[in-house]
Amino acid sequence: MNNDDVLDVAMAAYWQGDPADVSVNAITQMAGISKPSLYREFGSEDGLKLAVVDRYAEQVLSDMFVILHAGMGLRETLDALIDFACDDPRMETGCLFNKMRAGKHRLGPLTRARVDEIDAAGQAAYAAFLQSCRDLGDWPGTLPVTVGAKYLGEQIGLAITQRASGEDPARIREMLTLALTVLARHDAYHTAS
Amino acid sequence: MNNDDVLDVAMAAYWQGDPADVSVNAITQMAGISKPSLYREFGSEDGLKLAVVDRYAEQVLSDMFVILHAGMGLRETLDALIDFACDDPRMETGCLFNKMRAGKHRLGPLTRARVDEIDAAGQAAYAAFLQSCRDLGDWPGTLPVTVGAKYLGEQIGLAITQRASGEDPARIREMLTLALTVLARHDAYHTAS
DNA sequence: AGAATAAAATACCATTAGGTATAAAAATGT
DNA sequence: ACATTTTTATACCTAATGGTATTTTATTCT
Repeated sequence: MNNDDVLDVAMAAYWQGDPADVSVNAITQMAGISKPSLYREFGSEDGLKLAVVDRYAEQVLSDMFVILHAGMGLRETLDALIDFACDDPRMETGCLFNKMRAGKHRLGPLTRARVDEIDAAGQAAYAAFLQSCRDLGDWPGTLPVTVGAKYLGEQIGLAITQRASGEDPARIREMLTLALTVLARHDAYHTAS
Repeated sequence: MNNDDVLDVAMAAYWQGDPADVSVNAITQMAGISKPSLYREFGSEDGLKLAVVDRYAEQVLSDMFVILHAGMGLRETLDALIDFACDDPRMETGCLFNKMRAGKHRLGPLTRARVDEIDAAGQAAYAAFLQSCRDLGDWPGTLPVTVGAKYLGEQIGLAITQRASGEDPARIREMLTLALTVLARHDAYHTAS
């Protein structure tokens, strides 16, 4: 049971439930290691969560950055984001990063700072994508890029949160599609089959 | 310090922070009463939270029901809801009901059941409103009423949540207006001044 | 006024949290 | 093979939680 295995166990536990509801005792038990071992490796609960959120960012959130930097057009990119939010099986229990951000006040200082960093990076990635769309004439209108970026991020986060609460996936897709219609008007409203 | 005063103190405390982060000890201290007094009145923490959410529903959520049943047209009603979500000073620290629903797994069985009831009632109110708009020809399109109702509720909840996290109020209004544009297209996009 | 009863406040209980000291075990160097 | 060092596991600590037993205070009835 090496270090990364422990991180995988912790990440899965935090991800499935709520990061604030999983104790270090529970994690040591699930990972089959002793509490002092965990504290020697990660220093504190805060250190463990920091390592977990970093791992999550590089393993999961990176996929979203890939979509945003793939150089696709606005519509294609939005569709890819919709697919990710609505269909990726990893998001069935919600997004760990969103959960952490939603319960930010319960995090230690290290993890909270990192969450803010990642949040800013995500915001910047959305904004850069929209800016490039506008530059290429692919995104008409006068909506400020920063507002569009925030809106996009919030809508995707909302959809993933709804998946975690057991909402009907077809309806989630309808609502997210509807919300993003305002960024790139689709031909017609069509229900997901 | 009578019963309703205690409820007011508890409601304010739960509302300002997070219902899961305020202990009964803290509430007794704030209310200036003894713990046994509180337990004699409300039975348990669950009982207290149940009484609080009931009080919140009748004091605050009722305002939203009033808006929905005022018999205004679609656009006017949406504007009133936007104003409520973005400007009502009581929503500056978020919506207590939304906070409870978001942290439902941390509630006791009584409170959780009531939260579900209120949620269903809200959903029904949104749906009834949209249905009447459609019947009157005020809401064209083929979007199912239930989807529209859910969408409307989620967008308003999202806006209020953002107020609690200190987001720029002008931007929140822009985003909520943008999201609701899809239900009743406004003439043009205009920034809130 | 004095006895009986209702109310309140203090003190307490069991459990769990994050975190650590200490004892046992294993691995390593010679 | 033995001594040393490092790792592991058990046991413990302090603080805080929801909830309650007990004692003290206030009130009411006669």
